[in-house]
Amino acid sequence: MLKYSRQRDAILRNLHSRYDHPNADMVFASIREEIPNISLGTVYRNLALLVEMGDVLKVGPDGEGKERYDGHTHPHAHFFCEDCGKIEDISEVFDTHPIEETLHIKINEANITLKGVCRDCLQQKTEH
Amino acid sequence: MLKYSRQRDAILRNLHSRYDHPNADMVFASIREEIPNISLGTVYRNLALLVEMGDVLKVGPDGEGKERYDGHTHPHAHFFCEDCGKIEDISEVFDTHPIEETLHIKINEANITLKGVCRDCLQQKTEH
DNA sequence: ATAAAAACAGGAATGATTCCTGATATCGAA
DNA sequence: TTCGATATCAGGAATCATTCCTGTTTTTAT
Repeated sequence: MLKYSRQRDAILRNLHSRYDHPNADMVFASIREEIPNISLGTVYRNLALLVEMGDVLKVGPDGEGKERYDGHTHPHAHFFCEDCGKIEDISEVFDTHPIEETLHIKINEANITLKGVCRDCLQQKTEH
Repeated sequence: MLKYSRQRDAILRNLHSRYDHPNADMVFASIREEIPNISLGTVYRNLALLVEMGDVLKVGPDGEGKERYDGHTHPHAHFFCEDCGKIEDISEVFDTHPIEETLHIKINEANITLKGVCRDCLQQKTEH
C-alpha cells in the first residue's frame, strides 16, 4: 500500500516545475532547500517509484553517464546538444501503431533521442 | 595515430557476426575463445574507440543497466522486450530532416528505442 | 490513541566502467 | 632489418552513480 510522503510530493512538484531534465543530484539539491535533511537515497527511491507509476520519465543517460528525469509525461522526443550539453524537448512524435501491427508486437514505451548541435551553438560556430 | 590491433580487429569482427546486441561481458567471453588472455579493460577501451569512429553503435542500457553494442550501423531502431529481455532490430526509421529544418538544429544521431512485448512473448501469454 | 506498514536518514555496499602502470606490439624511417 | 617512438595491452586498482541495509520516524486505518 502506497502512503503519502512529503518527500515524494516535493520531488514530483519539483519535476513539474522545471524543464531542464535534471539528474538525481540536481533534484536532491533543489529539494534540500525545502527539506534540508532529505537524503539522496530517498530521492533515488522516489524517482524510481514515480517512474514506475508513470508520473516521471527517465531520460538519458547524459554525456556524463547520469540518468535524467522528466516530470512532463506527454509523448515527446528529446534532443541532446553535444556542444553545450543541454537537453530539450521536441514535440514531434512518430506514430508507433503501424509498427505494432506490422510486427505483431505490443509497444508500451517509445524513447526517441536525437543528438546533435542546438540552434544557439550552431550560431556561435558561424560567428568569428 | 591509430595502429592496428589484433584485439580491436577481433572485437569488430565479432560484432559484425552477431545480431544479439551483446554487452561488454558477452563480447569479452566471445573474444576469449580466440584470444584467451585479452582483458576486459581492453574490450571496454576498444568498444569506446569503435563507437567514436562510428563503426559500432552503443545501444541501451538494458534492463540490468548494462550498455549493449551493435556492429551494424545502418540507421535502424531497437526494440527491447520487457518480458524476455531480448533486443531486436527494427528496420523502420523516421526521417529527421523535417525536424532539423523546423528547429534549425543539426542532428548527428537518432536513437529510437521501443519497449514492449515481443511477438513470441505475446503468444505465450494468450496460451493457457 | 494505537499499532502495522511505509517511508526515511545516514551510511555502507555494489558493480559497471574507467584509469593506471609496467610490458608488448605496431610501424615508419633509417 | 633494425630501431625508436608510441599506440596498445594485461592485470588490477580506483571511481562513482546507484542500490541496499538498519534503526528510527511518519502515515493511516481502526
